[in-house]
Amino acid sequence: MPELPEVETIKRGLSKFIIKQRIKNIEILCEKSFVGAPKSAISGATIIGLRRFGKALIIDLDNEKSLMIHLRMTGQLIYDPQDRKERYAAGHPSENFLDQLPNKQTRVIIELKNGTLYFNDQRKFGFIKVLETAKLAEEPFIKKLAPEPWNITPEELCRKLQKHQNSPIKATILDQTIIAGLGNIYADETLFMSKIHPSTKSGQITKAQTEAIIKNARTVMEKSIDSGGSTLKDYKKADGTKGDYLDKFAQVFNKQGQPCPVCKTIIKKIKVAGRGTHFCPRCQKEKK
DNA sequence: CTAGGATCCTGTCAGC
DNA sequence: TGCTGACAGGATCCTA
Repeated sequence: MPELPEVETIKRGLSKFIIKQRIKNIEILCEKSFVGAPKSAISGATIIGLRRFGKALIIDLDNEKSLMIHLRMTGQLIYDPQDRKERYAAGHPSENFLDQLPNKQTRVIIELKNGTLYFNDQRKFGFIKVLETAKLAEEPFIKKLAPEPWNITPEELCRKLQKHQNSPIKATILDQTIIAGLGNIYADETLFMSKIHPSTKSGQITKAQTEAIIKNARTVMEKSIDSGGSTLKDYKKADGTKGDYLDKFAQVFNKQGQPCPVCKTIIKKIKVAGRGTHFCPRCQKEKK
């Protein structure tokens, strides 16, 4: 669920609150949500910085350890300051950003000096992993991670698309070892903007289309980051805006049955690479 | 090596 | 109402 823009939003937002705070205590409510080392490995350490690698968030500590957090489909990070005045919540959008915490989906509670950080995750696919800071680059997910759209060259992407010439383009751009950051929403939005049918074989993608994919992936994600991600951020704002950000932002995602914003043709939903895939049959013609 | 499907887990919704 | 299957903003593992 949370894709690159959401994780970037979390990184920026949380940084303001948790850097320089000491970890007082950790409560693990679900064993599989906290891995890599026992909680004693980070208890007492102080947070010194936050980084992001694709969809993975890194919290660096002052004891040579780092936490790698991957929210996968349904993860959320919610920070409650002690005064409870301004809750900062980001990740998988849901009504329960407003809940009392901890709730049924809370998996890990990290008590800081001036507040509490909750890791919520309905489906338990996400995790917090303790790593040696110096060994981050050896972590398989990070090691294999491709460049993000701002850093990848058309030549590199072209070469990888040819390598996976028989896979649908939607599947290849979702692959984090090919290009990093896109998830199901931004993949659909990127292909719509690029006027490419999601089932097109990657080997059929032209040089110009490859360039369009990179450019549009940047545009669509930058736009989302600028608006704070397709997620709710602030307790007070969340109250009024609920989850309608994605609806306003998306041109095709979850718009099946509605007219295409460009040509008014009805948006279709199909399955590609095992994922729900939304596209305009007229703007994104299938090449035979 | 690539391609595609199953899998991890909880919850919701449509259909009978 | 209760059951069933499909589906879900991700990534890995297994098989062919």
